[in-house]
Amino acid sequence: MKHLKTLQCIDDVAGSGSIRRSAERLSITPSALTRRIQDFEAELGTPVFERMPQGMRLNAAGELVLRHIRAQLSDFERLRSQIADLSGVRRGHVTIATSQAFAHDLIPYEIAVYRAQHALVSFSVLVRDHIHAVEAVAAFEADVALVIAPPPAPEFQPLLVIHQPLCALMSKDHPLAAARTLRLREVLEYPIAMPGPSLAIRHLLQGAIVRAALPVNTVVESDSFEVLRSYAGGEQVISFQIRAGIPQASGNLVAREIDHRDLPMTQLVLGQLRGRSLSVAASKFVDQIAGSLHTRYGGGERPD
Amino acid sequence: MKHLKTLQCIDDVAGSGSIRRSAERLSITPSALTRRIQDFEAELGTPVFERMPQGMRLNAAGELVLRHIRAQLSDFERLRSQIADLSGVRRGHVTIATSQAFAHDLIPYEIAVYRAQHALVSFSVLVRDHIHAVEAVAAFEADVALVIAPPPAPEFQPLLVIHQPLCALMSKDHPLAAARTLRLREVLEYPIAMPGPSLAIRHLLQGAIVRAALPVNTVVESDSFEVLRSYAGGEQVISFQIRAGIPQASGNLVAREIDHRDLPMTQLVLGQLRGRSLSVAASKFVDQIAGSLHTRYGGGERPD
DNA sequence: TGCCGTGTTGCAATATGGTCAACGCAAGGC
DNA sequence: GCCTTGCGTTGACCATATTGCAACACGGCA
Repeated sequence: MKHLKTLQCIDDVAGSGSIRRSAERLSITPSALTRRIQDFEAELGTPVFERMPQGMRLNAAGELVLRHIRAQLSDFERLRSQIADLSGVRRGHVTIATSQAFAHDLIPYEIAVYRAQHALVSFSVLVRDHIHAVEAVAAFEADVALVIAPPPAPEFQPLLVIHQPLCALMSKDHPLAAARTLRLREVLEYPIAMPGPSLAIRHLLQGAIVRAALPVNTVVESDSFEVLRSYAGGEQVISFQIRAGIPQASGNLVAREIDHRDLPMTQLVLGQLRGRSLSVAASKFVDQIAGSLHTRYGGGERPD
Repeated sequence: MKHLKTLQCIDDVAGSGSIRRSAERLSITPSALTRRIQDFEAELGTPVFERMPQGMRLNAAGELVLRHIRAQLSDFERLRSQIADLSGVRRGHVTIATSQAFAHDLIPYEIAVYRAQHALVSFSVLVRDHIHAVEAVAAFEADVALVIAPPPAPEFQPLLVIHQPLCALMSKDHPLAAARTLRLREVLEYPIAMPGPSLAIRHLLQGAIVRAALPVNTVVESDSFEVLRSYAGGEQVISFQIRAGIPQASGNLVAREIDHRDLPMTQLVLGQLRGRSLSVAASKFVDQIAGSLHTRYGGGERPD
C-alpha cells in the first residue's frame, strides 16, 4: 500500500540496521531510501535514527515510532480482513507462535479443522520457546501465541489458561506403563531423555528434581521433542511432555501422568498482545482452539 | 503528514459528502481528490464510497475504513505527543467533551491549573449533551468526556465515576435557603426554572416528579444553565444543578441538596473510548481531574 | 428542455520520487 | 601511515505519478 511504504521502509531499516541492506531487500537504491527517511524525520520534526559508522540504530523517539508503525501495519491487515469478511468471503492470514510441544499435533490439527471451513485463510506457524514466543507477539510478528508457562509480561494478555499435568512418555512395554499415575522417584529410577534447557518443561522438571533431591540418569538431552519421542519409543527410556502436547497417534508410546504432589500443574496459555484487536480470522481461530482445548481437557479459565 | 493525506481526504469527503466541497476545504481540485480516492479504492480492492447523484456516501466497507482512519490519525497524534514528551517539553493537545454543567466553572478551572504547569498543551472543549458527548468520544472527536449519567455504550469506558446529589439553586434570601437539605415537595411549592430536555438532569428530575406525582410550576425552561442560573438569582425561582456543576463564586446564589429519598444520586462519569490509548497530555489531564474531583467531593470509583 | 448540481476523464504542467555517480567519514588491515 | 572497505549522504539528471484545467456524462429539477 502506497501510504504505508515509508513506514515499511523504516520498519525494515530498523530491523536490518543498514540502509544499504534494506535498500536491496526493498529493491530500491540506498539514496532513495535515505531520502524517504530524511523526509519522514523532517515531517516529524525529530530524527528517528542514530547514524553510527556501522549503520542505523533507532533512537528513543524511533522506538516509539516503530511501535506505532507495527501497530499501524497490523491494524491495516485487520481492516482488510474485516472488509473481506463483509463480502462473505472469509479471507485472511493468521500468524501463531507456539511452543514446540504443540507443533507436532495440536496446531496442525487445529489449522486443518479451521481451513476445512475457511479455505481462504492462510497460516504462519512460528515455533519458539516460551520467551521468544511472547516476544514475537509483542513485536507484532505473531497474532497469538500458544505457550507453556509464559514468562510474566504486562504486554502479553492471556485469552485462555489451562492447567495440565506433565506426563512421562515411554514405550508400551516399559515396566512403568502398567501404572496410571507415577511418582517422580519411580520415574527417575529409569534412564531419562531430558528436554533441553530451552524447553519450558525442563525448568519445571529441574525444579521438582532439585526439590526431591533425586539423582537423574540422563542418557540423552535434546531441544527437540522429535528426538526425545524417538528415544522414548526406541530404547527403554522415559521422556516427558505436557498432556496437550502428546501425539494422538502415539505409535508404541504411552503417556502416564506424574503425580501432582511431585510436579505442580503446568500452565498452558493462549494469549495475544494486550490492547491489540485481532483480525476476524485470528479471533475465530482463537475461539476454535479455546473450544477444542476446553472440550478435550476440560475447564480452562478465560480471563477477559 | 504526507502518508496520512489520502486518509484525511477520505475522512473529509466522508464528512462533507461531496468531492467538490472537500476539494475546496483541502485546497486542491476535485479531479485530484477523485483520483486519490479512486487510487485508494483500487489498492484496497473495494469501493469505499457509493456514488450518488447528490454526492458521495460511505458504503459498509467505507464505514470500517473510516473508523480505521480516525484511529490512525488519533494514534499518530498520540505518537507525536509521546515524542514531544521525550524531549522534556510537555506538548500536546487535549479535546474534552463535557456536559454544560461543567462548562462554566469546573473545566475552565482544571484547564487553567493544568496549563499553569504545562503551558505548551492546548485544549478544545466541546460542550455537548450526554448523548452527543459520548458520540464525540466514539467518533474520535474528543479524547475524553466528562458527563452526567452517560447512556450505556460499550465503546465508552468510564475512567472515574462519582455519585453526586442534585442541588436546588436559589437566591440567598429565598425562604428555603435556611434549610440544609430539602425535600422535593418543599421545592416544588415554589416556581421552578426547569432544565431543558437536552440536559441530563431534566430526565432525573422528571422521573422523580412523576414518581412523587407532584404538580410543577415551571416559569421558565431553558437548555442553558446560564439562563437558569440568572433566573434563580434574579426572581425568587428555584433551579437545579449537580453538585460539581455549581459555580464556586455563586454571587447571591446558594445550593441546597435535595434529599436522596426523593432523587437518587447522579452519576458523574469521566470516560474515554474503550481500547484507545490516550496521549500523554490527555492522560495527565484525566489524572488531574480525577484527583481534583476526589479531594473535593470524596471517593469516586476508578474502574480498571 | 434548459439549468443546475454531481463525479469523472484527457491532456499538459508540475511535483515527487527514483537512479547513478561521487563524496565525506570512520573503522580495520597491513 | 596508508589503503581499503563499509557506512550514509549529496548533486545532477530522469521517469513517473500527481495535479490543475477544461470538457464531459449523468441525474434531479423546474
